[in-house]
Amino acid sequence: MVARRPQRNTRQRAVVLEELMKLSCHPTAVELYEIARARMPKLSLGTVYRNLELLAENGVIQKLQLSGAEARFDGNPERHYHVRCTRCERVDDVHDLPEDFVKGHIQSLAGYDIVGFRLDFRGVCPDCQQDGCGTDGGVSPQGQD
Amino acid sequence: MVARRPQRNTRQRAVVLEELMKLSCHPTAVELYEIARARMPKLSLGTVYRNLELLAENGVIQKLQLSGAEARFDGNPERHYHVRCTRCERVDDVHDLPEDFVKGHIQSLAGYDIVGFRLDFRGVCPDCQQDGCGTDGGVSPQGQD
DNA sequence: GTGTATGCAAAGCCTTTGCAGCATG
DNA sequence: CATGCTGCAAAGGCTTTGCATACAC
Repeated sequence: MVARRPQRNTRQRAVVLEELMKLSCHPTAVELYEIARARMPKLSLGTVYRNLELLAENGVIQKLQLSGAEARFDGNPERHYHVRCTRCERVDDVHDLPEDFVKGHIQSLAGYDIVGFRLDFRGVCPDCQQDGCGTDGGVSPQGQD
Repeated sequence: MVARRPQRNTRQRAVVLEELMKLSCHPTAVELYEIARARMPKLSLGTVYRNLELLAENGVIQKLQLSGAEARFDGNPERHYHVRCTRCERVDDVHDLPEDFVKGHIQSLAGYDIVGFRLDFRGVCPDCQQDGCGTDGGVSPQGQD
């Protein structure tokens, strides 16, 4: 996917991105909408969604689709992992991955009491490799989503 | 989470489970509904959702919330990982995890041309550990979701 | 000035839920 | 024969989209 670039630098897009960057947490679109609206009262939710989608496509931010209802957004486009609290649903970052986590011995991480993890791969299945059709165009090799 | 057990063995629940078990793929609730309806035309979508949820709670099946829109269901409750095709969205299982995948050198897996992976941990955050409130009740230590 | 992005509101999609009747144990 | 489960349909929550207007370039 050759990144579709924002065509114009609108104030809305700037505000959405800036507010996301300020946050260490990973807000949902609606949460970010509420925050950004403090600065720009006429901002509409549709615009927030459109911009978040666009920014994620361009790799400026990450769209996280952790298990659970809605998408969350992460202002840091670098590869890293996430921990989510099973109680309060909050999401934190994990930057250093223990080498031995595969063995399932992880007890704690980033202060969290670890309960489990989820690991999903992404790729092109054998059938689609044969088809050779290029619908994916080339997903980021680092793409987590 | 003390598993809430199905109270009654209804024909609907049996059909939903049986049809899911037959599949090697990981259908959405709606897909499974279509399949099951072939055997039980009056089956309703609401019932499918209710039963899938119930079966997942009991650990009989797995509810997968891979990135993307809807939930998918896996008749195999054992811990394993998943690969999703970036083109056709199909989901396959990964049972053997390469020890060195952390290094990011995985090129292929289960015939897939691997493009990336996603790893999310689950646990109780430091704040919630202090609170000591037991809202999580005890999530499965192996729980992927 | 041209065409993209916005605001607004309606619609879409997946999922959940209320309710009255049915069927399981 | 009590009550959990079902079918049906409506509602809910998050997200997307159509359209006329406003704004970036």
